[in-house]
Amino acid sequence: MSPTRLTRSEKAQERREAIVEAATAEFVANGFAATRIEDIAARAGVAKGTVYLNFADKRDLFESVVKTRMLPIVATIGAGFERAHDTVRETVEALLDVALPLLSEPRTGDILRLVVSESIRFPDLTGFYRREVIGPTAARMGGLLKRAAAAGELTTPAAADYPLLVVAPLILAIVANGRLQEVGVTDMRAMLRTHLDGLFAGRRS
Amino acid sequence: MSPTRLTRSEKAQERREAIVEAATAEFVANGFAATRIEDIAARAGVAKGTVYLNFADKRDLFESVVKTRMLPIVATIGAGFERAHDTVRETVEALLDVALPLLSEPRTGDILRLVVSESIRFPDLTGFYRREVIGPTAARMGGLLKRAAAAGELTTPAAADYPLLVVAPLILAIVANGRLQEVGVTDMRAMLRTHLDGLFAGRRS
Amino acid sequence: MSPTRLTRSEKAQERREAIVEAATAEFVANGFAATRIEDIAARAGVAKGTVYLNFADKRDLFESVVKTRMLPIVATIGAGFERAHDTVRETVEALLDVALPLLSEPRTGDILRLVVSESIRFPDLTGFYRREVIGPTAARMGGLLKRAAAAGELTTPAAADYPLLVVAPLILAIVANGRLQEVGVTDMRAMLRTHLDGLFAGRRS
Amino acid sequence: MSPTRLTRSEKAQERREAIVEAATAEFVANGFAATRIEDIAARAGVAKGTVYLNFADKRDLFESVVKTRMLPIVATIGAGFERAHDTVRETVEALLDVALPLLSEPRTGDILRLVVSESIRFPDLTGFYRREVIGPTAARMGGLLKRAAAAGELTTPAAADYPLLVVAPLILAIVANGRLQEVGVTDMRAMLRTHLDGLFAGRRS
DNA sequence: AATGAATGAGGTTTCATTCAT
DNA sequence: AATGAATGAAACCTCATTCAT
Repeated sequence: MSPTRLTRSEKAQERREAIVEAATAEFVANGFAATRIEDIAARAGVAKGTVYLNFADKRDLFESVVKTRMLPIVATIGAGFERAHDTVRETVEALLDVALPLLSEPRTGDILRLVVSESIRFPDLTGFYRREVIGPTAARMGGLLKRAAAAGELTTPAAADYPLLVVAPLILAIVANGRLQEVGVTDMRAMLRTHLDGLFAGRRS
Repeated sequence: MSPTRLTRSEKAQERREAIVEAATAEFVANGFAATRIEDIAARAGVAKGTVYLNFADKRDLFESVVKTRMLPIVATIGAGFERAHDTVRETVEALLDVALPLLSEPRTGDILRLVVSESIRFPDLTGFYRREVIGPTAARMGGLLKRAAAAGELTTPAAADYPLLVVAPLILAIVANGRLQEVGVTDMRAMLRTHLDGLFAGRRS
Repeated sequence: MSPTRLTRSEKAQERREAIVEAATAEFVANGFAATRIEDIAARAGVAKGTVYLNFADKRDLFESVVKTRMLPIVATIGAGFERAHDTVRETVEALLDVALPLLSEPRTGDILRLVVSESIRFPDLTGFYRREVIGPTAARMGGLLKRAAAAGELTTPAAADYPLLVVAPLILAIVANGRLQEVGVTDMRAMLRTHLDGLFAGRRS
Repeated sequence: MSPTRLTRSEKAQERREAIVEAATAEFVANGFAATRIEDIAARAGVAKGTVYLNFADKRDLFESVVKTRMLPIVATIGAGFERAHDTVRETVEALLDVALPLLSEPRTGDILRLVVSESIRFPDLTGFYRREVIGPTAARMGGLLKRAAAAGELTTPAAADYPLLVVAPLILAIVANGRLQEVGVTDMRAMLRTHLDGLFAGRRS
């Protein structure tokens, strides 16, 4: 069997992915309400009805898009916390190293903005987002900061109580994604380094 | 003319405001696409046609809502920068003092989230928002930080290049509006104070 | 006010009736599923959306059609039972006299056939039909027959236990409506008279 | 060839019958329009496409269902008329004896109701039904009644002109099938006997 | 100026039918 | 012959907008 030959189920899988891909683009460009199933189908190169073979309805497709796109983000962030380092600063720097490539991927910001945009209409999705992304990340970052405070790494030990202070620039950077030059930020990595320099007492090597 | 007697144009003005008020509530609750003119009219206590006597169409009404709600925010922030203080820290603290009441107003976060949510569909609005809110604020904050760096107020002088680092927690706090307790923040003012303590070298009196 | 001038609500009422009228014709001609709202609207001389100003959805319109058309039938039959007569035979003859004009009205059979046809899809309707039409009529007819049996009017006294035997030809005649000539019946009244002659002992005057 | 081994065409025939069987159940339960080919296929244990190997389209399948189910009914009724008896009453009683088992079969009423229900949509079917079932039966019954009138068997000789009067309770009983208890009929055979007692002069032995 | 009935374009969803495997 | 994924026509219903009253 030649490598270009696909089994029926492989082709079905490819089609499903093509639909999710097309739906991502359309939802990001127009939002949920203004996106037409017909346009998604056309972009995916399938007929309108085919969309409904793979997804129960428009909402289901939207939620699939968001969850599919979220998975690698969640996985990347989670993995970043796993690796052990001597100092908290090093851990956070390493986290940045894995997170920054996500930032250069325009899709990432697109999908996060989409979640924010449509959170009114999709409370379930917001719940998923809080439970799976915000919650665990805040908890882990809080743990890290407590460790940093205990080790005397923080310039302002009280900051250990507010993980939000640490991640706020990163979150804004992700969501603003590629539009930060408009507020004068050209080098995101430099900005975040500066941020860490303020937070942590020790200079990085 | 008794004070309860309203001239025709005063009554018209009141009606217009009632419509904007009702529209704000509906748009915030449902988003642009899912809000029905009929519901806005019902909430405002007028007939559907009356909405069209005051606004060209649904978009126009939406933009009016956003701009109307934005004005006091812009004005408040602008005013905060006007007053002179000895140190930059004092200026920023004063800014916080005027800004924080805005945060306790739930409407503020609602309207900002609405702008973010619908920015895809309303590029004009996003432009307005950038031009009128983001841009001037970033510029002014940048100026302040440069002054602080020159005066040796900053723990990390390089932070002067990134006004975003200073305002990021505030922006997130506004947008998350009343849901920060979910990430463990119960006292926003305390969090922001801690943030400033990290930024500025001198302790506040 | 000239007699051709109609108030707004009168015109609305007329429109509603026009829609019911058009819907009756379309549902009778095509059945529920094959009738298109657009065709009903066109026949009534209104726009599609106008139908939905008067009826929640297609089912609601259908049920309104059936109930509207049923009312005069139910009323006529009910009234026929009210009047007192010396003999049961006279009562039944009088009933026929009021019921037969309903038979010559083709709409009557149409609507009854429609109820039968769509009873699968509209259990509620079938319930209404049984409760409001079949049940009361069977009960009243049963009472009449008991009286007839006691007075010795029946050729076969046991027939008093089966009101269905009395009304069966009438029901079939109504439902077959205008197609009975196909089974050789040209004079329905004569057929029903013959039926009664068999049931009742006394000859009619 | 063992008896459990089926030739290819026998298997095909079995499949076709399974489809008709499944289609009968679905059409009876939901009516023509609301029945989905997919559900018929699933119930028959075949794929959707297989239905189209056996029937041109949905209408064709429906007509096949009706005609297939009609055949035994027509045959049974026809056979009932063939046997010779001394009196017409005996003939009719014998007819009842063969017809009543059909009544206890719920399918019979189901399929007749289906024909009535969908007669609007299937004029051809109605024609078939009239030509093959109603017409011959009315004619034969008419002949019988003429004979009975000539032999002085009828209490009301004029009834010979209206075979409908004789069969009406039977037809209603079939169509109402199993729901007659709702109008107080618990013993259909007793009801029909009473009916015949009224029609025929001589008592049955 | 205010009303709200009427309009009809537009979008989602269903499902009979086809056809490549 | 059998399958079931794919198609796309068709129909319901919504709601922004208009306009006669």
